Amino acid sequence: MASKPKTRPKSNLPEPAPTLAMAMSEGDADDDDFQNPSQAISLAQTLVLSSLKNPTSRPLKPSNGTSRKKPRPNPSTGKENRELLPRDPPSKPRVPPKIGSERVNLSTANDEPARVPTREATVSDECGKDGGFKTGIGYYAGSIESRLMGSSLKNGGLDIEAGPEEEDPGEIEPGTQLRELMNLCSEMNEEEISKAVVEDLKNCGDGRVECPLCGIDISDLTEELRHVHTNECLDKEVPIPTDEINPRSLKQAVDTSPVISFLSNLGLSRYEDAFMREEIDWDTLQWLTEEDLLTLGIVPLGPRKKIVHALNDLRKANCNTLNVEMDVSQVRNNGNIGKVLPGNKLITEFFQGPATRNSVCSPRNVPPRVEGANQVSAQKKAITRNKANSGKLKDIPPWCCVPGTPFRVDAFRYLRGDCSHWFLTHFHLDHYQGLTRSFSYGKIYCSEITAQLVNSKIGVSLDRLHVLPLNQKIRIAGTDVTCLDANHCPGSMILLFELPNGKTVLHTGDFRFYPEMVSDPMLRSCRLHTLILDTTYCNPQYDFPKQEAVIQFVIEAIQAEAFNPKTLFLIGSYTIGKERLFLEVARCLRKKVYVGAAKLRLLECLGFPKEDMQWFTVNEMESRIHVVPMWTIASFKRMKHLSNQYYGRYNLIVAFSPTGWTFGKGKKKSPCRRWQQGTIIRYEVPYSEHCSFTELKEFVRLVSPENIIPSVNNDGPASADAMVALLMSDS
DNA sequence: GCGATCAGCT
DNA sequence: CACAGCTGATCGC
Repeated sequence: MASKPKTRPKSNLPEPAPTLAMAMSEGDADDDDFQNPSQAISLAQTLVLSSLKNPTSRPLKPSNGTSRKKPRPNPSTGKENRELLPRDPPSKPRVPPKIGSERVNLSTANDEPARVPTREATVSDECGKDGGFKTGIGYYAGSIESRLMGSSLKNGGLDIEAGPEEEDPGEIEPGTQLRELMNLCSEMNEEEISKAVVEDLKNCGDGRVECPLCGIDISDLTEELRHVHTNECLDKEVPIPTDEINPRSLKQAVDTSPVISFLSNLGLSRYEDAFMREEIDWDTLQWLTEEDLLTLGIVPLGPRKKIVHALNDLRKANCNTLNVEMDVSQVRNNGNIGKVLPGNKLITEFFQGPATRNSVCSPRNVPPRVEGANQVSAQKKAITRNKANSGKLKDIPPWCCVPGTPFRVDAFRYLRGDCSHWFLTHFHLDHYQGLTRSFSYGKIYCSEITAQLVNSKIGVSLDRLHVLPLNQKIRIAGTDVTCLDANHCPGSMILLFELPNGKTVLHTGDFRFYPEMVSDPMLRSCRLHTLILDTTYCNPQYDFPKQEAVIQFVIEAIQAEAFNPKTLFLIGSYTIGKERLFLEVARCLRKKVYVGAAKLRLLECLGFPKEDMQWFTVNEMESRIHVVPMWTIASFKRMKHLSNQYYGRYNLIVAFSPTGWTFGKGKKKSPCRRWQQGTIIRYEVPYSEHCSFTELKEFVRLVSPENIIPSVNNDGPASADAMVALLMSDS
């Protein structure tokens, strides 16, 4: 903040070209409406600059012309995730992030549905006068003020354990046990099992011997009679009444012996204790997800993957044997001890989840009555949809995964049952695509604003949505997750994952760098192993100005044209995104902007304070600055159509299309393009909600990752390597 | 008929 | 190119 620009920041933006409007003007300057051009410009400068001088605002820097060079030739070599050595190792040793010390355990709160407050409850009346985007339900990334507020919240994280217990039992998919039972059967005969069971329970510590099935004391019986007793228990078809179970052996009533065999076969007996401690029986074993394994303490990747792989095989095997009638005695004798399975039922009837799921694996094997019944779950439907025509699930790209965790990020196009923790960085179609109201794969983690949009626009139940606050450490399935402001669109977040093994993964989602990031303690302190980076503009030609400079340009351009009362101004926007631009225009010009009823409803979801909402109107007569969808402005034909609708009222349209692509390949180096067809003018202004190339480099330098995974324009190792090379280059 | 997906378009 | 997302055709339930 030391150097405040005294004059308009030196951006690459040209002066607006108002001459056409002047020539066409039929009226005089309307002082009541807008100032004359020169006054207008100076007012805009004053307003914007005063905003810049505000201690809370970000400093503007002249854009760096040196980086606008031709892109380097594509190196086209190497692997997808390139190993990187930081160019400049941090001058001081990085401090490992504090974990746990300041956390408050809120594990009980975890079961509660996400609270997405109503509008009435969310709008804060205590917002700042200078119109930051602070809201009652979070704070908008673009808000300068919000960042201050955010930084004050950076202490005292929360700890929410999101373990397997939060799984909705209805959506868990146990595999059927048949194949595995057969395998076990072939390895151990009944006698061995019975023997093993008795051996297993001989040592109660106090010399007593208890039946592992019913828990009663069988110390007095001979070894042979103990066998007889346990076999009788095995053969019983009714569950043991609970009042007959010795409380001491409650854990033993959960049969873990097949699980132990399972682990033993994998050479992973050392994890037996963890499974027994958590009472993982055969059913539960097959429902386990990778994050459950992490929760169990199976942190090393090798063993975890072994188990995951074995479980997948198990499920596949089950899939192929679904239509075989179940031999109930096999079930009882081989691992489902104590479970009541009437002999004339199909195993599929006991596992509604897998029956439907497996039917997808092999539809022709599914008994028609299962498929035809109303048991067909939403999950099956989703999987069916998710399958490509070839019948294969689409491969999950690396930027949708968090390495070392089973989490998925913006991966709703790749839905499958092996994950129950899905993160959504923000509410843009290309990130939530695939998410439907019938989503049933576990929890969705997102910001409050995003949760509200997902609920209201897609219809996903609030129970499925888990709101993550900004700048607070939350423990999810053994991994600490911290969300940071992404400065992209309202509700957008950057996700920082701190794994139990000490490694750290940062997923930026879509983001735009802001100077406060440099001092963010989380970003500064973490030792970043993998950076999953928004590489939308990962090319030196994308060297667009700061948002403030573009906002200033738009304000000046509007004021320069505004002396003609028959000029209609259009500002393009996405479903969400670009709000900052038209809100600042309204605030600086002290003119309402027309947004349309649907857009206003959406803006209401974003939790703007009243002070900001007052600048929006749904009465189109009340304003000649209209916010319209981007594609309206993208087409002169559409704008012509619009102009016909306003025939007589407006004789000139000046439209602003805010997009970073103005700097795209093959385009002239002009930072702002001006198009004109008759009485319609379109400015393509470089207002971007993604990082410029310069900012990308700065960010990478800041976090010094060991690996980078580009999340955009990543068509494979060659393109990924090329982007990484550009980011690491010195030019 | 409805919801979801996909191609085509800007 | 395609930011992000609309429209219309098609498919499956």
